[in-house]
Amino acid sequence: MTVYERLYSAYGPRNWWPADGPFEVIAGAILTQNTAWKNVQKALGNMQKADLWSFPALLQADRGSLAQVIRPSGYYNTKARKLQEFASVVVEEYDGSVEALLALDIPNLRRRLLEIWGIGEETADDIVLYAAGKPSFVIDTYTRRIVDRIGWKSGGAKYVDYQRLFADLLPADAALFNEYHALLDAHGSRTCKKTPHCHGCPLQDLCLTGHAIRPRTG
DNA sequence: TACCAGGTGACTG
DNA sequence: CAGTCACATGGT
Repeated sequence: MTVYERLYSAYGPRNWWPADGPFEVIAGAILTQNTAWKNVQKALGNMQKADLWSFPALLQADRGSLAQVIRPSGYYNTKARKLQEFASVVVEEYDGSVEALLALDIPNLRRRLLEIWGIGEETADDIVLYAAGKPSFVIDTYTRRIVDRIGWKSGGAKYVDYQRLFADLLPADAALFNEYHALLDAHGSRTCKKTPHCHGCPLQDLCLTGHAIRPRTG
């Protein structure tokens, strides 16, 4: 919570993932995989214009046409398949009601999402948190980098190892998880970049990176 | 001109 | 299980 408060003072509130309902959150979560959000916005805009703005519409669309529509988001052939794989679960298994899918409890929802081709751990947690509004902490590249530089992690380096750090220490509150992830993203993209900009960093005294205060000289 | 961006699945030893 | 690679556009 100390880190959260520091980041909140520096960057918050973030108003993260403004999207008009579950469909847009889910489509955005798939399209943003390893891709700048700006490119995703173009692709989402194209989908709306092309009337590909529902799960049934995605499922019925020609895959090649869908790929061209989402071209600005990159990996467009792969992502066209991912969108259609997701759509087929919603339409065929949940009778077109994504709300029915999102109504599952967190463990079951996460498990079901991970069974869908193209949905990995981060995208699953994006959907649980930002589409379903349920507290599952999202771990992305920025979060890993910040955690590594602060020197928090003691165990392995797998997704669950990072996620546990937050899940074990924070109350399971969706609004908190939402804002915290958004703040980590702001910090990772603006300050704690691959090459860090440590001047004015709100976490400098907690950081093990050589750019800040070295914890020990060895 | 390289490098990077809100990852995932397939394949290898 | 850990490492490596393909997937691709747009911005700096």
